[in-house]
Amino acid sequence: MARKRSYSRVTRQALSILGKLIRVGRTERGMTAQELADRAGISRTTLYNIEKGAPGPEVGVVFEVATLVGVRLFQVDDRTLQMHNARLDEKLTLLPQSVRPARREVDDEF
Amino acid sequence: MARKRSYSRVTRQALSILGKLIRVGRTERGMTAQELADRAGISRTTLYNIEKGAPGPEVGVVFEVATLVGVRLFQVDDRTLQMHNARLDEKLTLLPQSVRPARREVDDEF
DNA sequence: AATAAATGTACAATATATTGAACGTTAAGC
DNA sequence: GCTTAACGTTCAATATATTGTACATTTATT
Repeated sequence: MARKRSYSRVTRQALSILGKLIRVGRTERGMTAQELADRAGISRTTLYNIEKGAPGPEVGVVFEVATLVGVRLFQVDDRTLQMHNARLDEKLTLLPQSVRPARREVDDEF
Repeated sequence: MARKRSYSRVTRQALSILGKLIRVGRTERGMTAQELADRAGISRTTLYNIEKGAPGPEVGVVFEVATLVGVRLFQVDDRTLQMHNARLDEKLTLLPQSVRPARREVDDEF
């Protein structure tokens, strides 16, 4: 019943940074929290949690908010995103569709 | 009652890419979906949605899964993340704590 | 080709995020 | 220094994500 999750330090750091980047972006653009929340179609409460770096909010919403204030996910523009996406599709076709656990890693024990 | 959100193309692209990066990372490490889900403390169903690029999953969970398979958020290591975080804190202290909407943007209409 | 495990996907039950309201606090601009 | 809007934060109600189960499909290996 209790879900209670734990997050690694890297994850918490990343969440914190993304939240701060959003806050900086918003402030630099002179938008109030309410304005940004409205544009993103969320409540000010949720935006508050996002800027605070909370782990709960939906990833899609967080990305959307980031985009709205000019924070670039993956540090690249739209066109480059498309390219990456296409390249990943290629890469995926080269990998096995399903993983057989017997693989004992690349770096085998000796 | 109906929440019904919309996401920009950039957001959808980013979600799709992140999902694929996770899938690639998992496959390259020879982990089954169930294994990764267990390590992340989530169900295989949720992992499935994450790899599919669905917008709904919690951002913290998505980041955690990404970290587990070696996908670096912001393309940097732990130490660099900390530095970025600290620098952002500085930057935040320089910005106004609250935004007054009358700011009419940096590029004013002359 | 046979086979067993991984994956894709749907669904009802349940845990949790989201929301709007509320209210005290802080700070921008006069 | 006043004023008042923005911000921080809590909370109950509600919408939605999560989970476990289940089953069909695909796929790696013998």
